[in-house]
Amino acid sequence: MTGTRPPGGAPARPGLLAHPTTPRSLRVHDAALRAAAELLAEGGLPATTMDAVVARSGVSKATLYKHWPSRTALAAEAFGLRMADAAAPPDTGSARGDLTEHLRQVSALYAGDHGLVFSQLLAACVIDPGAGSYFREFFLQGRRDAVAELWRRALERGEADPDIDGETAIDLLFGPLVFRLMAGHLPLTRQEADRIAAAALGGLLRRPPPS
Amino acid sequence: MTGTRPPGGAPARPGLLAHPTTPRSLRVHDAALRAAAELLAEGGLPATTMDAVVARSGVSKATLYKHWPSRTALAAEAFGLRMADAAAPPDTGSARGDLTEHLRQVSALYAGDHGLVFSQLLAACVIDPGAGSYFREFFLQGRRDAVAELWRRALERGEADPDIDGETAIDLLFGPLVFRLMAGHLPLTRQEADRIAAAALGGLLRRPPPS
Amino acid sequence: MTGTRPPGGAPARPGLLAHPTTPRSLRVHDAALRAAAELLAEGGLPATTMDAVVARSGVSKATLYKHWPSRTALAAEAFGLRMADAAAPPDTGSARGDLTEHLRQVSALYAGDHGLVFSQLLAACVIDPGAGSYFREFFLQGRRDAVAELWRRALERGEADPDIDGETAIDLLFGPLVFRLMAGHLPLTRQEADRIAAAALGGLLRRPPPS
Amino acid sequence: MTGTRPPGGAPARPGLLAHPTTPRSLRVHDAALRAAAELLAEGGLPATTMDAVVARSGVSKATLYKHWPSRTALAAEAFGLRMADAAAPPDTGSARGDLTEHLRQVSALYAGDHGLVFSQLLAACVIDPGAGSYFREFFLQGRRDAVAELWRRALERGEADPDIDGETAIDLLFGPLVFRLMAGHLPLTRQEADRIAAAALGGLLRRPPPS
DNA sequence: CAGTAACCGAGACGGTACGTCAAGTCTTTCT
DNA sequence: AGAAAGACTTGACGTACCGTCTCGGTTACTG
Repeated sequence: MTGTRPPGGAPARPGLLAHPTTPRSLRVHDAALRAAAELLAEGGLPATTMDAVVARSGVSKATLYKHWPSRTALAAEAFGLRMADAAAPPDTGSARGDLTEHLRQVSALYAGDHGLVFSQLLAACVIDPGAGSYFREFFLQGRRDAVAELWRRALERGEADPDIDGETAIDLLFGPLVFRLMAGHLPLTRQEADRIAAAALGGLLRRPPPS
Repeated sequence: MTGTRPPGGAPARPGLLAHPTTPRSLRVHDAALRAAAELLAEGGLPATTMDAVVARSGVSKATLYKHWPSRTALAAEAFGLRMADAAAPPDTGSARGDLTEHLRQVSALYAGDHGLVFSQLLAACVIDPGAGSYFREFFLQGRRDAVAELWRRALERGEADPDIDGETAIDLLFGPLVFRLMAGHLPLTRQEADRIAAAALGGLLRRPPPS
Repeated sequence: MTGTRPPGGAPARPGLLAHPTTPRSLRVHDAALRAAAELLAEGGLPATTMDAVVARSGVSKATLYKHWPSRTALAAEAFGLRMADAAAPPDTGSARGDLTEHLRQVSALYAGDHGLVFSQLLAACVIDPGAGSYFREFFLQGRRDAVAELWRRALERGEADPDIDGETAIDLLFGPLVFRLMAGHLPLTRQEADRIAAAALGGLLRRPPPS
Repeated sequence: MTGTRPPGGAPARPGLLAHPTTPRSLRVHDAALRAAAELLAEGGLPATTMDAVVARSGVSKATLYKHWPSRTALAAEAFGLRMADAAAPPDTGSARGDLTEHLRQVSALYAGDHGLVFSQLLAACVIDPGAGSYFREFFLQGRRDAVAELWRRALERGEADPDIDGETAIDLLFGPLVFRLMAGHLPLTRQEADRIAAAALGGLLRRPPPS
């Protein structure tokens, strides 16, 4: 109940504690997240040091470490909350259109400043595995849920191959983007996004009747 | 001049310079790589500190920084050389078989100790972009070349869709694995590898004639 | 009101106030002192943190700070109460014997675990002068009173030099022990205690008639 | 040879190392000591934090910790060097005069700012025993040597009681001052110094012939 | 052969941030 | 109204590793 709560269970918003304990102050929590988000936007992960968050948020270091196990976890949560409403999946009328368009959006997002931060964060979570759960809960999950919704629509429309697992489909579409973002071996242009979408969707969607 | 040479041009093996000036360079270079590879194997990237390489190889820090721009670059090269002959692509007789089997191999490799080091290295290269070129030259390139060869065979056999770029195909197959390795949102089991292979190859290979 | 009362006036045992307002105070006060004393015995001053006292006594931090101005003050009082009946001054029949024996006792006490705590406490009172009065009132005073009694007996017996102030005599005898305890430049063995006693008493007691 | 050298052996001024190693830079060592001494003079031990020394000396924290095991050790050495020539023992012509006068000097010194720092330092060395050796080597030893010289002169003059150990004599004279300085139970005035001197010397010096 | 220039081992150093600790203050809730 | 619970600020601590630098010694071409 107290102390760092590695996410995975309920986020457990404080204020609902059974016993007469001061709830883990929302003020502090939010101030830290806001400061971290600003720093991420301004200078990426390298600029988002704990000391900088302390300085900007007015929250003390000791308190930060009571709320998050590491600076990476804090940054991941802050980034996730900020990104929650970026790249909302489109509705073009067809599954192929939706997925292609969304993949373009995400590719463009990855190619920009947010993509840099995303890659730094993902990298940091590899190095500090304790932060991974924050990254997954506060950032990844939302994104995947959105695409899962697209996939569900595609299934309903009968466009998607029902033999293919939704998770697999998501990874097939976005894995290549992440791979390129991290390894930098190929660019993330719109054209490349289209190629990836075309190739992936060839395997994910039902063949059109060979009329 | 064996100075820091961000790869991309000739690998420029030291010792083969115009004037045979630097015979010691070779010894030093190899000793450092060997030490780094050992440390990577023993404790992953975190254990592969420059000080540890210094201690184990007998090569001085200053010298290390004459050969590589950062510890990540050194580690990437060391890892690449060690991994050069891991997971040799198979020859099963069919493109589908080859690619599926290779994807299984790589998935298994990622799921093990080497995968951990790979992910740490990739992460480090995001954080230290100067090392990325080493990672790509000494590790990634070899892997991709091997798969490219598989792809070429598939084209020759008429199994692969000739409209799809080889690079795209590679990323479509392995991007999902890398994504899962880095983000940890889903496991890298054999079953999952098969699912990914099936879905990806559905889009990459030619439809069998609907006889 | 059992608030912070830097001693120097009446010891003001809580619970004896004009209005019997604070019955719980007594329980709290004693519980804290007991916990502090135990912690001192187990791990010395470093182990006697406020948090540890809180945890062991069940008394809250805020309450502790209503009773004592600092953790050092609390520890000093706890130690003083525990030590009240240690090293009772002897009665050997002669002033020389009494004082020599007592000095031996105190030396032995300083050389042991209690001496370590004593030194830590004295040190802490230097760093936190606000606690000094507690140390003097609850620990030092009792000890000095006991020796003063010895000195009075010595005067009555005609053995002590009446020109010498009692306080001076006490410091002359025990100052060397404290000095060694704190600075650690020389040991606190029985032999050393005897040397100090002999030298000090040479100046403090009357010369025996040079018959 | 390298790393923190707890004093006790030779100070081992660097620059004389067998192997071609950069000597532990004197510049750094001196800069740190100078900064620490200044800080001690300005704000006592509490102001002499490692961070402050870092800021003032330009020496990095890591380096400081290679030269000294703790901030207390550094402060002790700095204080000792600064105090080396304070309160030089006098030469009045008689042992009684010398010792009485010196005790007055030291008492006055203890009663002033230097005394405060001295007491803080001694206290800190109790709490951080690893620093004690620095305190003894760089501060205490010099003082005791000076008094030992006085004692030797007193012996030569036939004024001192040859049965009394020099160390015991020193502790008998100065222990009371240290005791009062640390515990604060009695003041350190000139009059008190004279009383202590008189009582102590009564035991230390030979009785004048009872003419 | 002697000279000289680059190379190398050793490791001290500055810098930056980390995560930790305990003291003491403050707020909220219960009894 | 006092007390428990415990969150919070503050300030410093000691550590880790990076990458730079200087020093003295060695090696191996050059004249």
